[in-house]
Amino acid sequence: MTKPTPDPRHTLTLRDVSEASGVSEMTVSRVLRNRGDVSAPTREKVLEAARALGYVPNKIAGALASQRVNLVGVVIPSLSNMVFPEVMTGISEVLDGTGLQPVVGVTNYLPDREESVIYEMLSWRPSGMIIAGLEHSTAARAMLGRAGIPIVEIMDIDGDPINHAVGISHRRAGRQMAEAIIAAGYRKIAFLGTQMPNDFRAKKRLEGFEEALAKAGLTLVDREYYSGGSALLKGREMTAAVLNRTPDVDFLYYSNDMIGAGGLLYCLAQGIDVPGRIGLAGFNGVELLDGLPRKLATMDACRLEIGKRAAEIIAGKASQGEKVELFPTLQRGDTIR
Amino acid sequence: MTKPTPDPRHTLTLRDVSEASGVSEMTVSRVLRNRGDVSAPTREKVLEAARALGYVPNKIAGALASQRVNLVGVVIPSLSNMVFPEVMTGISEVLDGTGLQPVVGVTNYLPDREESVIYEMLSWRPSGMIIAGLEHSTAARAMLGRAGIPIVEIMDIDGDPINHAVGISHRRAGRQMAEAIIAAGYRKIAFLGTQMPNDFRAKKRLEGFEEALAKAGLTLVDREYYSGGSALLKGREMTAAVLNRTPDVDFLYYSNDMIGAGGLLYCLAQGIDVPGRIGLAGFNGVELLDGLPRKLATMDACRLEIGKRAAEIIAGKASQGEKVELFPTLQRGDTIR
DNA sequence: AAGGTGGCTGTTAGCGGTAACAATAGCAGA
DNA sequence: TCTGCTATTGTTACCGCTAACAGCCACCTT
Repeated sequence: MTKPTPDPRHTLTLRDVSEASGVSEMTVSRVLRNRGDVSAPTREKVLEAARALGYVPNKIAGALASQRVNLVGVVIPSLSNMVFPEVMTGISEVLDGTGLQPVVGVTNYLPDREESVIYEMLSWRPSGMIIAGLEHSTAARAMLGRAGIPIVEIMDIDGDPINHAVGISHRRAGRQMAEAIIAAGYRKIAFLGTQMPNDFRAKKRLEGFEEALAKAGLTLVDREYYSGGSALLKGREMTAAVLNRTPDVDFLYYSNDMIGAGGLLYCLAQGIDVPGRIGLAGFNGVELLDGLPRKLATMDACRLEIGKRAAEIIAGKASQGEKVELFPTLQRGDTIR
Repeated sequence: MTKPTPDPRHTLTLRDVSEASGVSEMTVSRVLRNRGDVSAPTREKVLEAARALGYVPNKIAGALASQRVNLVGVVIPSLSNMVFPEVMTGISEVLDGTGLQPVVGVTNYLPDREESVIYEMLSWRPSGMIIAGLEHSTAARAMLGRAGIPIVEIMDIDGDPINHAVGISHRRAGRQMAEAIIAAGYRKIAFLGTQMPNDFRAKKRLEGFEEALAKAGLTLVDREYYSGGSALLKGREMTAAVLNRTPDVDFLYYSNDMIGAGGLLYCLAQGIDVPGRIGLAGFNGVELLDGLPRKLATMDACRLEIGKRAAEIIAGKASQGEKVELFPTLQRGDTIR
């Protein structure tokens, strides 16, 4: 029994496996891809040789030859806010069976970076792209439109998709929340959220929110923005600032659950009567909230479902229309009276 | 002025740009990669043609021809626990200037999945790989060892790296925490953590922790495990369970900050004197803790730094030795007396 | 016995780029 | 004017794999 002595300088190719097993490269290729007919004994020989050598196929060459790439580009703004990981889960779940593989790119909410991430991804000729949001640079839209692959824009449907869109209407979500708040009798409502030059979805929620307020003859009594840092801490700080500046405020609407949770903890620590004296609401429905002393009112963003639907479109499992709208449910929690 | 009429069926190649600009494919290639000498007017012509057509280079072909791939595989167990996003930040920061691009793969703590993610990644012939942990299947280790590219195993250094390792000693971290707890006078210490068939780092921390307890003649008075679900909520539940089962416990050591935070909120809600009656500590130093009513004792895992160092090794910016050990600092917070 | 037929394996010709080298032109110096 | 050199551009030969098709052989069929 000779020890397999792989030349350490030379990376293995089909030819090595072919020589080791005494068949043609083509046959090796067929065995390794499970395609076409190969007799059982040949298959065995090849597989053993490949295993013994430790051969790892070169997908670059394979992709070039077959004009097929089993990659799906996923472009998202951030990994650290607990919302996209869940989308990824949905995507992976669906893609898992299909031989397709997600490849993640992060843009940090920077349009330039988004453009270059998209460019980079497209240059690998993926089978499809999933991209957060409907707002992209002209160049990015053009590239995507010309790529000749399915493009699914996710999270948001308030706008014109390049190809397909799967998401919720953030404008409507904002409106709905405002209506619920007003119906509960709150009147002095403040907004606390991200400084959002490029968080278009947060912006749309706020637009919808203010729209509904206006319809009821109300306007925001205060607003406070932040950027960067620990969202939970920022939530505390902003809440303190607002309560200090506008003592008679009776509702705090947060642009996301994390700062909302910070605000909730702050109010509880201050002994403020929630939701009697002040009501609170966030957005996203992150599972973090389940562990809070009191459950923050929120609206889930259908993240898992969005991921799944998007992946299904890419995988061709669904002949969806252009827009797939999902409907978030309002979870009143314990912070709206 | 004729409108550029890109055949919508046909994806563009260098040849299209070459024909549109009247130079050879090679020259176009040179312009687009900024390599070799090309006269200014030619460069202009080519760039304009490429832009007008909306040409996106095919990296697959480029990579095959040049035997160079600007990708770095990053294999991590999870995206949703707030620890890896920060590692990714460190990696991106360093890689950004180098032309290298990270590609993330997620294993969900499943060894089989890790193996297949590694296989898949290697088949794209990346320039390097960064992988969480030192424990991998034999096959995975073999593949990585033979790949002929720099392999950096991160987070942990208690073991034998394939190539390079950048991380902290979790055993030592556990020991240190135990020593601090004992020194503070706590004696009835319980552990609460993940059901960790494959979270080797949590396991090592616990080992180190118990080792130090043993040296002081102590053993854990209770332990509680969980898996899945909202970590914050699980922290509450587990804490309740332990306090109920072992009323005289005086310290709760959590395997991560998230469940620790849940425990802290629970204790505070119960009006328990922290850190007088009961002390608490977690692990990781996630920024989430900054927003809590009281600061949980923890140990930062040097995540950003680990990401940076690993990327530097891959980028060849550092001729680091085999192991790079970083030293976490104990943050006592407000939950150790 | 000639002519299928199906199962298996091999051959050929690229896929779309790039490395390496060849070719050409323009120009200075001898 | 001729040589030598530099700056620029083109040509050729792959990179490692797969689609498409060709070939071969055993086994039927009629």
